[in-house]
Amino acid sequence: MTSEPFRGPIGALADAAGVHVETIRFYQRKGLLATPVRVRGEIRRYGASDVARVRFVRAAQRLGFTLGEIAELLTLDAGTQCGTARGIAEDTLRNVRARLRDLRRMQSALQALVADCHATRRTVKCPLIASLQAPELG
Amino acid sequence: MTSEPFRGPIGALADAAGVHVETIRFYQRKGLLATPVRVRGEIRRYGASDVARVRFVRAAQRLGFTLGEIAELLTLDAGTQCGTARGIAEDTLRNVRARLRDLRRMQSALQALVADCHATRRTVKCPLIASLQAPELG
DNA sequence: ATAGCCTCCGTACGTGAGTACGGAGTCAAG
DNA sequence: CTTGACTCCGTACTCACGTACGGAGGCTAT
Repeated sequence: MTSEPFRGPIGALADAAGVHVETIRFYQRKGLLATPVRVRGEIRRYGASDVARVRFVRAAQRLGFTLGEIAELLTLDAGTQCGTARGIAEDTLRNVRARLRDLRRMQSALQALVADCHATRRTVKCPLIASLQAPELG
Repeated sequence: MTSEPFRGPIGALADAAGVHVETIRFYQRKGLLATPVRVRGEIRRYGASDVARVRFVRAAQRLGFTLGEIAELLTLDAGTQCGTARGIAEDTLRNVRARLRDLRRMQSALQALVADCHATRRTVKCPLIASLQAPELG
């Protein structure tokens, strides 16, 4: 049922996370992912948490976060002093809410466009630009 | 009340849209923004719709769209044949919905973290990574 | 024990999205 | 009618995020 927890070398990690080996190494250089120690000169082995971490990085990138911001978010997951954590979390929350608002507006505009298209089947025009111009709500 | 509709040269446009002059030119090269004609060798003038367009580009970028994707979205706003428009709109809608789902999950996780912080005021740990690992809902 | 694939590590190259620079032209104020 | 700020246009540079390459070493199936 549940796939047995992952364990393997870098190539297998890359496959499991859906990225290239070079990307894993790049994330390691950037401090987004730990580089496991080599036991007696053997090849490094990775675990399920590494897969989750890489997947998280990709998902967060899709949401418009930079690798720098993602590094910060990862410290929240790892556990941090409340003071620091709250600051980061509250900033990010504001950020996330603003994006949610804009995405919802875009969703409405696109839905309207598709509906229109079903109705007229000629040339349609979509007030997409306008959808993101609404004033800040204070 | 309503600020009179914008009209001015590139520098004023840049200020109004909150970007640098070079960025305006860059968008023009990429076809995201029209370059107004020069009347009798005079300086080019821009209007309110240019401001809206540039603002839209910035907002869409924050949502994780690339300039290429944004160029496509701009054709929807300009008006396109239904066939093409529906295709783009439906793809983008799927995309937008996936982002909304992930952003909502992230929002919950961050809210929980902040609440936790108020409660304990020590070291907190936030299941942020886990929040984006939930399986696709089919 | 060797062929074939993998890891390791470093450096170099590529793409997207701007930024900076510099000489020539434009324009409004003094 | 000159000075200073701004526009125009082209080229070059920068930064983030990877991708590609290449030699040396590790692992394993035949």
